[in-house]
Amino acid sequence: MAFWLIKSEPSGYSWSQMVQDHQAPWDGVRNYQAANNMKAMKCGDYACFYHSNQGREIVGIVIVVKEYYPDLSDSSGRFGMVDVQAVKPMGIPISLKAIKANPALADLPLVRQSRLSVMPIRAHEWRILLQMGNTVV
DNA sequence: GCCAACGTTGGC
DNA sequence: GCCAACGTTGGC
Repeated sequence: MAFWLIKSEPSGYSWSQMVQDHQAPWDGVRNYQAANNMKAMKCGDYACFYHSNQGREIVGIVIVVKEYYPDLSDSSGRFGMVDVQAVKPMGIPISLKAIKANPALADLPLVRQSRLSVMPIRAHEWRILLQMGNTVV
């Protein structure tokens, strides 16, 4: 099982919308590195749902329920997407500030490569994040 | 609102 | 194939 973090601007697609939809295609990614990360996702993998720009915090957990398939909204045909399902909100949202303040999380692409919108998280980092978020999955 | 980082496009 | 110009993302 692998762990991931996916970003969304709440003004575009928020966690509350994710909860309301329960399941949603993660479409609109137009970056090869992010797309390659989605290609590596397997059903049953967990991901943090992060609010970029406004909020700047991890607000919930989702699970991958459909593996990489073509994103029909991409007219070039180059990019795909996965489907994710809402699992639960974080007990305590984890702010970017708190993540940056934790030396154990300094290698997260969220910190190192702020523009990447889909990124892997290592198992030990995942454990730390869930602990910080007072969340059990 | 600004700007750093970085990806993409297109001329050569 | 290089690189300048430009666009986008996202933190601050």
